[in-house]
This record gives sequence, structure tokens and C-alpha cells, in this order.
Amino acid sequence: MTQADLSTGPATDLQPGAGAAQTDPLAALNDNQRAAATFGISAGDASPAGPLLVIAGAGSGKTSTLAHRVAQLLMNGADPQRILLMTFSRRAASELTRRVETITTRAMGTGIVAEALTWAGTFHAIGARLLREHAPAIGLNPEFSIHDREDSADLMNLCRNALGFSATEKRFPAKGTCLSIYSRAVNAGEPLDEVLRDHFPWCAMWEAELRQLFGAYVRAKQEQNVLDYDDLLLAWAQVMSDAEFAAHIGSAWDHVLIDEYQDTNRLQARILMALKPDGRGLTVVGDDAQSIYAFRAATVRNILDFPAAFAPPADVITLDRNYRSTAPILDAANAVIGQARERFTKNLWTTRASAEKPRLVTVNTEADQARYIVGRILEDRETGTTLKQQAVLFRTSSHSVQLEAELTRRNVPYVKFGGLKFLDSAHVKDLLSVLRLARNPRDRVAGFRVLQLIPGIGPKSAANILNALDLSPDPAAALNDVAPPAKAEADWPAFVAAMTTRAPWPAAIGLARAWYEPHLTRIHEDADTRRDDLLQLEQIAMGYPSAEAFLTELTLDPPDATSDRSGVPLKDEDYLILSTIHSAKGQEWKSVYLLNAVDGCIPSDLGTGSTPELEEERRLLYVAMTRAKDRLTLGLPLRFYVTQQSRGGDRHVYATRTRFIPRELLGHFDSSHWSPAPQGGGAAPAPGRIDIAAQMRDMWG
DNA sequence: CGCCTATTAGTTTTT
DNA sequence: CTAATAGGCG
Repeated sequence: MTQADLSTGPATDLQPGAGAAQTDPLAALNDNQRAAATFGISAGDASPAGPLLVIAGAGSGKTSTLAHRVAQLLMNGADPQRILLMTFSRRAASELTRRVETITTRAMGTGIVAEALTWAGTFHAIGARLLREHAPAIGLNPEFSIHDREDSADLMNLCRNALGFSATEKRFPAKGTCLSIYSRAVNAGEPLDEVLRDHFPWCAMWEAELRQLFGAYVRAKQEQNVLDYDDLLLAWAQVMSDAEFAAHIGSAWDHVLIDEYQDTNRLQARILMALKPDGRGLTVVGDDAQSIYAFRAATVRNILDFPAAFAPPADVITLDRNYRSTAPILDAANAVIGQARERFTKNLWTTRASAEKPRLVTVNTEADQARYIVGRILEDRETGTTLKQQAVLFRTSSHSVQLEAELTRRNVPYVKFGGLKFLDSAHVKDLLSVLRLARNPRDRVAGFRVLQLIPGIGPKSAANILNALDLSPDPAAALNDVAPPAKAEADWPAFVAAMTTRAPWPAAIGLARAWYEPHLTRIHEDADTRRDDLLQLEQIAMGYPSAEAFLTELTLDPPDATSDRSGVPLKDEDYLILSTIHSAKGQEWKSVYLLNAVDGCIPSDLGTGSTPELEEERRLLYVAMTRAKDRLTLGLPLRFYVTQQSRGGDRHVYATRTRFIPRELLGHFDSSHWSPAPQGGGAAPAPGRIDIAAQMRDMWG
């Protein structure tokens, strides 16, 4: 919405679909945007041209330009079903198709129905779809289930236990760490010893055991007919390494467009190069200054090396005019990113003048920070800035707990993005495991989880039962022959019935919940609220044609918001957005607050180990700052209470301003201190108050 | 032996 | 909040 909001050009004045009087949709674009949108396209001819790289800075109208390019392709005769659009998230994909629809509708009176763009989604979702379609030809069972990160870690743990690594003399890496190591090796295409040396040096002593573990993990996945996230890319890449297959799959699309290319990894680049080896019809868009996913093996080299990967090299178009932020906000953000070690894109510029600098507000504690921010947000709402136009961002999900408490106390509705998900809660995973196990009795992670719900069955009995099933050619039927432990006999028939009853979808989820119900009540104190979640899940399930579609979609595109009330607020309701910086990518708000702009939070104290990690933290701050249109406020609590202490304890540590805003950059900000009025009214202190303490600290940067 | 319950320590970012 | 562990109990 960056540009359309601000442009006063004729295209935006026209009502959508108003008569046959068509306007050139490109009139609303600037020269570079137009060049990118029309690159290689001439009137009535949208046949694939050479490769194109668009370097699109924050707020430069990137999504708009990409949407216009797709629209241009379609309006000049490209077949929507032969266009592949790959985005970073499902949300980005639907936003893009929605915009294409709007543009084509405005330009031609009739839209190209967005559904015709059938190949729009994330790398992982497209991979899953291709693998299912071509499963028989590549020796894959098309009914495979997909494990999310938790499931994958659980399977890794089962292998870890089976190999006896959980009882080693020195502590073996935790399941999540093992999975991260494995995942990096796969996604970056690096050998294990290098991964350990560069990213997990404290695990290097376990190289031989890890190699053995990963072998077992891969075998387990294959035996259980399960793919993890990495497999969706890895198997796809492997299919593409066969020249004949690669040509066959690549020929399905005339145009391939990739968004957020700076956040792709080597495996994804390999897939892309195999899809379009000569680069014809290929467009990639990204911004190296916003690369924030190196922790999951994304590499900025993909975007930097893209032009030279082809002969002749790809054309490069740069969008460096920012339509989003005011000049003072942009100046500050440019100054922050200007301190980066290595940089390839130039500074953004804007014509949006404003006298208001970004604010740097010190407060005594996190609680004060929450009070200050909520107070400001409500004040701004009084003067016409709705809650939805404001957002609070933070580095780490847990940074927002105090703010959430304050919002709840003052009855301000909010929705939080990032962090713990609905799907990560135990009861939801239980129910989904029941569904998964009924469909795929070989899924040990699901089996292990579900079996232990039955009283009297623990890890040992569960493993024994699953082993017995494994030996049978028909695991589902073999359930009848299994002798459960004596203590579990009473509950066993109900379980067998639930697993073997083949109910049509979506009745199946109701049956699964009916079986789970007594266990839910028994296990959880707060069974009632959890039951509401499950009913909600059942509602979501109704919208899918099959259990397979439901489970796949839920794994690849989990609902990513949680709110303070059960159920997401209604569409017309006003609510505040809370989000991790990562989840805020690609979004913008009129007013943005950033929590905890202190060392240890940004950069996270876990992210200061190496220079590349530190540089990524710097880019995170840059991404956060460039989300703001009119107003930006950084909160800076001076004291953090240490968590592990008795209630009311006073142990705390002092924080210092983030190292990414050193003293010489303070001129770009308005610095002030806020503390609550003594009566607790929450009013700001009289203006002009001098903060000697802050000044003294600033002497030392 | 193996299940269950209480206690304690440790918590980034995500397809 | 949840993962790992120790010790009680069937």
C-alpha cells in the first residue's frame, strides 16, 4: 500500500472497473518501477526475456512493482497458469495476487481472476505440491506427511535415544540443536565439519555421533513416510539435478518471479538455477540491507551473485526512492545501516519532509516502558490514529510480556505475531497427532505422542507397541492383535476403534476430538479454555477438502497470530499489532514503537558471537526502523529485573543503549526520559526536564 | 521394570 | 511454559 496511498496520479482517482475508459496502470509508477514492471515486455508480447534483478529498498514500492510486473505479463498475453510466483510467506503470496487482481481490473475493466495464478506460494508449499504430483516417478509415497519443526525435533530425539546418545558421559547436544545442525548442513549445502566449526563449535566433539544420528534420522523419515521442511527443498533440488526431469518441470512455467530473494538459501538458489538455467523469464526481487534470515542458512550471496550467474549477466534495476517514511526517520535508519561492515545498496531517499525526529525515550524499567507506550498509543488514538495504524515491535517474543500485561490491564485489544504459536500448544498437537496417526500408522512421532496419552502407557510401552506395528505389513490392522499393558486395557478398545474407523472428512476430526476429550479433561487443569481452542481448530478444518490438505496447509502455513482473547478479533474491530521484527517484514504502520533498544536485546546477547551474526542484528534494527511511516519511538529501559528471584526481589542489571546507535548518531534522534507521575496518573513529566544521568552515560557512548 | 509426579533449570528469530 | 531428571510407587 506504499505508493497507492500517496500517489495522486490519475490511476488512483479512477474507480475500479469504472467503465471501459482504461487508464494506463503504469502512470502511477516512477521511472525505475516502470522499467522493472515492463522489462522485456512489449505490446502484446510477454514471451520470456533475459533474467532481471530488482534491488528494492525498504518502502520503495517493491510489492507494488512486482504486482505491476505480473499484471503487465498477463495483460500482454502471458498464461497465468504458466507463471510461478514464490514468496517468503503465504500472506505475501495472497497479498500479491490480490494486488494483481486490482491492477488488472482497473486497467481492463475485468480482472484476471486471482485463482488463475495457481502457482503462487512459498518455496516449501510449491515443493510439497510438486513432490506429491511427481511422487510415483521419484519413488515417493504421495501420502507422505510433513513434519513441522517440533515434530522433526521429536523424531530426532527418538533417534538420539535409540542410539544411546541421551545417556552419554558428557551432555550430548539437545534435540533442537541437533536439528539445527542438520538443517544448516542441508540448506547451506555445507559439509558437517564446516557447519560445526563455523556455527556450532561447542558441538564439534560430537561430529562422528552426529553423523551417525543424521543417518538414522534420514532412515527413520523414509521408513515412516515423512518429510520435514528441509526435505521439501532437498528432494525438489535432487529431482532437479536430473537434467531430463529438470527440463520437464522447468518447462511448466514461462515466467518465474521470486520475492525476498535476500532471504533464500543455497538450496533454493540451486532449485531456481535448475528451473531456468539460462535465466529466461526469471525475475528476482530483494534488498541485501534487509537480509535477516542467515540463522536459517539464508545467504546474501544469492542476490549478490545473481547477475553474474548468467551470460550475458542479468539486468539490474534499483528502486531507491522510499515512499513510506518521513525524511527524519529515513535519515536515522540510513545512519544505522551506514555503520554496517559491508554494504551493497545505496541510501534510500524521500521527499516526505517532517520536523519530527525519531524518539529515543529512556525509562527506568520495562514496566515504565509499557506504561509509557500504552499511554502514547491511547493518546494518539484520541487524535485519530487507530490502533491498527500503530504497532509495537521487539526482537524476541518474550520482550512483550510486560506490555501485554499493561494492555490487558487497560483493556486495549491486541494481536501478537511471532513467537509461540497456536500449533505449539500441547492439546492442539495431541489432536493433530491423533488425526495423523489414523492416516499414517507408521508416523512414530504421532504414535509416540498419542499412545502416551493413554493412562498406563509410558515411553517404554509406547515404543514396544510401535515396534510391533512396524513389523506388520498392515500396521492399522495389527493394532487389534497388540497386547497393551495391563493397566491400559480398559482404554485400549476405544483407542483401536478411533484409529481404525475410517470416517469421511471433516467428520474425522470430530471423532478424533471425541476420543481425545476424556484425556484432555484428565491431563489439563484448564481443560475448558483448551477445549475452546480445539473447537476453533475444528472450525478451521471444515474449510479444507481433506485431512491431507488440512494437515499440509496447517504445517506449511500455520496461523501466526495470537491474541489476548479466545478467537481472533473481528475484522472491523480495532486492535493493536504486536510483532517480532522478523514477522513484521514487508509491513508498515503510521506509528511504530520498538521495545528494548538496549544491548542484550538488540543485538540479542545470543547473537553477538560472530561478526556476521552481529551484522544481522544491525539489519534487524534497520528493518524495524523502516517499518514506520510518520512516527518512530525507541524504548530504552535502564534497569532489567533479574528473572530468577523471589517475588518483589530487587535484583537487577543495568542496560546500555544498543551499540547500533552510538553517540555520534544521537543527533538523528530526539532523546528524552520518561517516568510515571508520582500519583500514578501516567502523565509525562514537565517538558524541559534535564536527564543528567543519561547525559553522563552518553559521554562514554 | 516402568509409570507417574514433583522439582529444577533454561528459554531468538521461522518455512 | 516445558524439557530433563530424580525418586516414589505399583
